[in-house]
Amino acid sequence: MTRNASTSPGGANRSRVTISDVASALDLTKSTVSRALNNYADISEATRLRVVRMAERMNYQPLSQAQAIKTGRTRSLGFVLQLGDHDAQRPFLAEFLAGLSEGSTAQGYTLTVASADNDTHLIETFRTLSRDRKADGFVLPRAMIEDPRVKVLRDTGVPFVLYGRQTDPDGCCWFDIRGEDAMRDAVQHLARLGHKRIAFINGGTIYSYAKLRSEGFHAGMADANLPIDPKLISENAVTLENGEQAAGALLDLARPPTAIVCAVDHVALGVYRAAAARELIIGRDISVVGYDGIREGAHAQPPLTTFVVDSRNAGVELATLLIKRIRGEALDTLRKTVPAVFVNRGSTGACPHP
Amino acid sequence: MTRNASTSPGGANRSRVTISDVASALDLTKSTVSRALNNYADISEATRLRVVRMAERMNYQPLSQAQAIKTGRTRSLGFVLQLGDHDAQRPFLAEFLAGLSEGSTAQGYTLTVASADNDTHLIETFRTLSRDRKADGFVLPRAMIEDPRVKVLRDTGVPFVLYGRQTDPDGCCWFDIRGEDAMRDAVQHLARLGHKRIAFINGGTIYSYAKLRSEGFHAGMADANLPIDPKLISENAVTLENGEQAAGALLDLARPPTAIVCAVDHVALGVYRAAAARELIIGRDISVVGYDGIREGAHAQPPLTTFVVDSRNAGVELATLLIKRIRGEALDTLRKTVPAVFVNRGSTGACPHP
DNA sequence: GCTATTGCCGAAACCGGTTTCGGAATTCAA
DNA sequence: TTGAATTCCGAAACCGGTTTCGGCAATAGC
Repeated sequence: MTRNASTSPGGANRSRVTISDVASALDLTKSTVSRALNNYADISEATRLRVVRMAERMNYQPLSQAQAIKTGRTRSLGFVLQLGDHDAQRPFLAEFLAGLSEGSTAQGYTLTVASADNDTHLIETFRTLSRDRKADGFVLPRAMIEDPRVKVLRDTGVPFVLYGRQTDPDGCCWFDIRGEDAMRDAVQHLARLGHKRIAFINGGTIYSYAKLRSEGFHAGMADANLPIDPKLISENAVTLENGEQAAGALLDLARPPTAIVCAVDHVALGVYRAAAARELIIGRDISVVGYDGIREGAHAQPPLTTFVVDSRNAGVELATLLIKRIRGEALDTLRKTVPAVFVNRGSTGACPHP
Repeated sequence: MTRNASTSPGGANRSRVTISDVASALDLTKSTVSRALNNYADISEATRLRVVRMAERMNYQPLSQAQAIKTGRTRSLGFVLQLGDHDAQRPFLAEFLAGLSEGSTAQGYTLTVASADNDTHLIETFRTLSRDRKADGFVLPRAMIEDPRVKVLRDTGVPFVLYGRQTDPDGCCWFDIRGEDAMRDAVQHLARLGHKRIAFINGGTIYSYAKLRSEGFHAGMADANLPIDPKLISENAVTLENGEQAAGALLDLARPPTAIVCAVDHVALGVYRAAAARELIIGRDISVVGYDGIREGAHAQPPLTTFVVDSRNAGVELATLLIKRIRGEALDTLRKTVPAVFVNRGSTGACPHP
């Protein structure tokens, strides 16, 4: 109850050069130095340069906490882990976080990570984090078609960027990988190999990527002049088990597909299982193509033909976009998509029934 | 060049209740409120309670940045991703981070994640992060036998906790899972099944866990009165490929082992590969036990007998310890180890040559 | 009953920045 | 040459806290 102040001087006044140090070194006041460093118009170019040079020379870094209490911004990006999420995405997460922090630090920002176990807690976390100025903005992984996070943040005016796209672009900016193009290319690849009965196992229906990939699959089928058999369309599969089950159903049809396009690699690996159980050889009896580029795919037998996405890079891009957004750049310049890269390995082959 | 101040009022004065609000609501000065909330001795118990209650009622939260500029502490824990690390640990990382942020937020702390691509950059990151008060302390994953991070942080007096142990406990506190006990138990388990020629494939030699697990293996062999055959000891294997190679060498010996203890699950899966290549059935011709509890192990054929570690919980524990450490609790009360839990699945069986 | 403590709180300085305001020096217009 | 408009910087207030210092009232000591 009598635990007074700090027990140790611990790291407090460890020789930070302050704005006053810079000011007195130049025989100016700290207000002038501050304005010079923040590009105020009422500072002459000459002294602005003097100040900037001296700050550089003295290795002066403004203490972001001190700035924050006046400006409200603390140069940090927020990311909230959603604990309830299925673990299938966990491997990406590490890469993704690495990219985020890399992109942040590159611009002098820091990354604040919090966690929430459900949706209401999630929204609450956004609120407290920005109220307490622990984050100037947020990056939201896995855009959903109806995204509650977007609603809240858009209304409160807190900057955010999406990994994934949004139908209503109002207030949104994003980075995304064009999964729809990948799905279309997958169909094209299979059609060239002579496949006609091509099945599609889509991912989680609540996510916007699923909608896009479905569109891509349909576009590819249309391009190849192939009819869509509704029996060959499955959805909402994200795990290996989901994939095994969906593929089992497909393979047990009276007229089974000769190729299966999966929106998610883990699902493709489930197809491997279902095929093995039916003594079908992947790449000969049945062709499979995935999407994501997980490591296990490369090590599977045969190695999985897929589209690899660079999660690390996505993190870097999103951090960069968010910082621009926080600095007030125009929204419509802050939307970017890139293609996934096709990796043709061993899980596809010529159609067995030409 | 004329980019003045903030483009938007964005989130600055969004209705925060300040210490002055609380003070005037009670007709006190903010200095009194501050001291009351920080348990200063010169505040009467009566007013202390009044203040605490009112603060509670008004939902007052001190702005950590404002506190930081005076106290030097900002209620945030630091974690630095080491990018160069082999990816084998990536799956844990996500769980681990989830635990860290969970443990942090539970105590009103926040988690700051940065990244570094090499050792010098890593040390530099520690420095800037604590200099700029982005972190009050650090959690260091994967303790090494000679750990440069420990050296630096110990010398500079920055609080830190280790995931893993240290021979020289000076200035260190940690949380760890007793891998040595697991290795000993693994040997015991195999010995009971009649195995005598038991091999050991250890993990990365620079890490302290490897030393401990080796000791545990030796202890187990001693307990079972089994001799150590140096030919059956392999080390520095962390990936599936490492494991495949090491196991291949073991299995090709004139007198191969009948069981293999692996310090790391990925390596155990490599043993599966090597066994399959030699048409040996896991659990019958050769027994394998792993350590870590990775998901792939549960799905392997046969499911891998292993010791599962709860990375999430480790994160929670470490965050808790670090916060205590920052608050100045005695070091020797801040060291904790727990056992891994044995999961007996299908990869071990009776010795084929009794 | 008077002084010396002690308990308790207010006043004010401070932390490291930002921002408003005002005024001196210079330039411009007449 | 003078008045007005600019240019540029210092002074001071402020942000939301913490901490030092000093003083008043109540208690204790004699």
